[in-house]
Amino acid sequence: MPELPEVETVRQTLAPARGQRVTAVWTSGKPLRLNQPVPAAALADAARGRRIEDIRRLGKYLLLDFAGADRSMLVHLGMSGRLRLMDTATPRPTHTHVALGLEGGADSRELRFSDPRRFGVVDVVERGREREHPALARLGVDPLLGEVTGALLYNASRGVRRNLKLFLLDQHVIAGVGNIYASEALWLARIRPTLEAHKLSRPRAELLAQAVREVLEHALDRGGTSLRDFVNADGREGENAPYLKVYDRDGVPCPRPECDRKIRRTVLQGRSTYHCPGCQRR
DNA sequence: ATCACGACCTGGAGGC
DNA sequence: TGCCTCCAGGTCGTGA
Repeated sequence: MPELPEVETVRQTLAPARGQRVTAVWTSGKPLRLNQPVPAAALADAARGRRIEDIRRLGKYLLLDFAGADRSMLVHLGMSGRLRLMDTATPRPTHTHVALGLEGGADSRELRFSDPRRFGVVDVVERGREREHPALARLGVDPLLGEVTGALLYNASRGVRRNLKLFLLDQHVIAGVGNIYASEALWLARIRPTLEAHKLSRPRAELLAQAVREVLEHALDRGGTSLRDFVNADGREGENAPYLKVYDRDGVPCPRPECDRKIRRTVLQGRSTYHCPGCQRR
């Protein structure tokens, strides 16, 4: 469900938790992605009694630092994961797997991680050595930090025979692009999703880099895209869905006024892909 | 090394 | 009502 703009939106809306002391750590005991159990003891060790000092993001991963702790909490939302700040009195959502009780007097709150499909990850990493964690070791560049450039895309795609859609989804190249924004960026750059990556010209690499940054920045400005599940830490949906140009728009006329074709849904590597056969011919 | 594929899970939507 | 199929913002292990 969440791609970079959604994860960053969650990070930003978690800001009120900063400075709050963790009073309790609860876990469901259910395993998450790859059947990995949440390391309950290590997490409690790192968090309990300490203030949340910072909430950081690396690609689609979030890191919670605790003041004075040498280990941080690592969270990936997978497809259906949510991180929410909720009143303790509100019943926990079904499929809640982690809850951090936060100090707060009468109106105490919990930071809750729920994930029906359990494709998410909750782990503990050594602070300052996050990049040694296998999930983070090979993450690529961050589009929201301006690190996605034409030169980078051009160089990274040399010798790559996969198509561009799959190339954009490779977290080892760009960390954060997912299935929605890959289609959106290719439409904006007028490039066919099936173009083999190594055939991307230098000028078109520049166009694509701009498109990736623009699509993600705009989505972030609108608090992310909510198609069915996504909500931020306050439980609010993102407002970007109406601005999507092609994703989930099979059969709808291409938004370019000069184009008279309809958006098409195809399946690439088992995943829905949307493009305009008119303006994305090359 | 690179790549395609299936697997991991639950739940919602739509067809009959 | 139910039962079936398909679909979903992601990633990883396998084997060619």
